[in-house]
Amino acid sequence: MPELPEVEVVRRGLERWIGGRTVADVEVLHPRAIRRHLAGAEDFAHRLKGRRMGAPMRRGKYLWLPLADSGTSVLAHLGMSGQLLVKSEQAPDEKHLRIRVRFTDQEGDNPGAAPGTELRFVDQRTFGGLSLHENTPDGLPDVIAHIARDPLDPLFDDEAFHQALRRSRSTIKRALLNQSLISGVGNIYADEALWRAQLHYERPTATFTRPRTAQLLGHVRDVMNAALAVGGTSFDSLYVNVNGESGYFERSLDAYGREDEPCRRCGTPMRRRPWMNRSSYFCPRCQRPPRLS
DNA sequence: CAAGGCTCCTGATAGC
DNA sequence: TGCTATCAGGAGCCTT
Repeated sequence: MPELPEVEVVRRGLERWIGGRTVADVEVLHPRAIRRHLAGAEDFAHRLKGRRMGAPMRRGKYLWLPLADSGTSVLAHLGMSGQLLVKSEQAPDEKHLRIRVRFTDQEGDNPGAAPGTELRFVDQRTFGGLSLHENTPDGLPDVIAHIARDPLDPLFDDEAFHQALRRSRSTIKRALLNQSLISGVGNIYADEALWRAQLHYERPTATFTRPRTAQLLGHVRDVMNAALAVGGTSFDSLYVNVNGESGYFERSLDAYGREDEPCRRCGTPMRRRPWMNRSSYFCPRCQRPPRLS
């Protein structure tokens, strides 16, 4: 399940292998993968053809490739199971290959790019996709203007986030997953940060003091940076790793997926609770539920 | 308008 | 063995 660290690993891989290359043609193999491109697959392919890819950007779990001299960007979201792979044109198609982008690799294109490779969007569960959008004056695809800056963005405003928590009548995990308050946090890193901060997922946001918010944000950043550090080992190959679930950071998880296993802090068996059509993992001793009002 | 619930999708796995 | 139920969950959209 790609969250901010996994998407950042992908962004770095794209920066190395795709940035600066010119699109030769695009093949859309599944309509759902471009459903956010309302004009359709043909339009998507047509508009990309002949365009040069700029440096890939990221905000939260979204990443985008600006198309040179067009004021537009290819926006990508990996959803649950999406992968952006740089593969040899000769490699056999993946079972869930949805979109293929080929490049011209002519003189003047990215010298670091590996010729003979193509970009593939592979997505088993089709929650993710690619689309093309106009950029806002900030260089952001217009459809993600509502996505907040992420906690690794130097311009993320800690104080504004704290004030938003104070104003809200929601609970902390909902707030962490609310991409218009803070982006890039998904179910896994939310549980990890809450475990580190020793906070129950249903603590009302209005009860947060400034130090408590600061501490939680610190843990969010720490766990994401730790994941990023480990994920950083795998992106110097032609494979742009997005496989966060089976990969490198799983063994470092302290909360997510650890039902009935001992809390790494106090030894109490960890619990799983159904929550918002998914699960929350927590330590019943370190992360006490808030008193009901 | 804010908050919370529903829904899209496929494959792995559990249970009968 | 083969069927069905359950679970995984990001985010747009809908309801309250």
